[in-house]
Amino acid sequence: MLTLMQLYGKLLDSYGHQGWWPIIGHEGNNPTKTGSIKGYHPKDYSFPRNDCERFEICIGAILTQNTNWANVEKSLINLCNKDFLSPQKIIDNFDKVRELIKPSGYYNIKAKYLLNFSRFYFELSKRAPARNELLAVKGIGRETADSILLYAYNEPIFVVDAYTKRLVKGLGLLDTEDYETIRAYFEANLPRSFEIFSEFHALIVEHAKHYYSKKPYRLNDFLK
DNA sequence: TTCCAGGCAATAC
DNA sequence: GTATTGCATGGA
Repeated sequence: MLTLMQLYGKLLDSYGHQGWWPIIGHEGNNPTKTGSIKGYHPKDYSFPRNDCERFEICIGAILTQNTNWANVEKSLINLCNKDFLSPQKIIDNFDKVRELIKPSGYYNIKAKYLLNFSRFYFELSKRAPARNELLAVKGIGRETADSILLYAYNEPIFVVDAYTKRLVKGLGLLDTEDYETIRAYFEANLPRSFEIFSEFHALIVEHAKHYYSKKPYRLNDFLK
């Protein structure tokens, strides 16, 4: 039976370091990414480097809900060009923000989500949020909360997404779709390391884009 | 043209 | 707790 560390090693050998979470404006370069997608920073775990980047990660985590990252990037660039990547600017310019985030879809509800989160973030005043505090914000569900804790605050929380659920089922690791059960499984069987958790989740997404996207899913027994 | 994308909340049972 | 539905743009 494959251990999770062995699975992690195989994914890392196959796809290399992913450099998540992408930061727009950062001149990153990842050979596994193509086109206009930028902002990845392989082997550099020093992010976020400031409060602006931390907030950008949080906003991106909300905008990418059920949405391709290339579309999210367009919205983030729109916001960045207007210097709107701060909680105060989003609070003060709701209608403009709503227009600027159209490329990433669901723009009416996501604009409200960004407003809700911005108010919450402003009230935090630099303090790190607790998981249950994040979950109390309308628009922040479990995956978004955990993405924020992991990538914006470097806390060792394992992020579970739709791809992770397909992978654990496909490899026969677990027979459940339950978010907390899957998260507990990864967290209990891996070193409690922010670097490993962030890299592992990114690798699962990269792998699943190749094998667990369009049905029927492709065989990936080389991981077993 | 159809399908898919790094979910979430509301609702119904 | 599980199942269903609306939310929307843009690329393959």
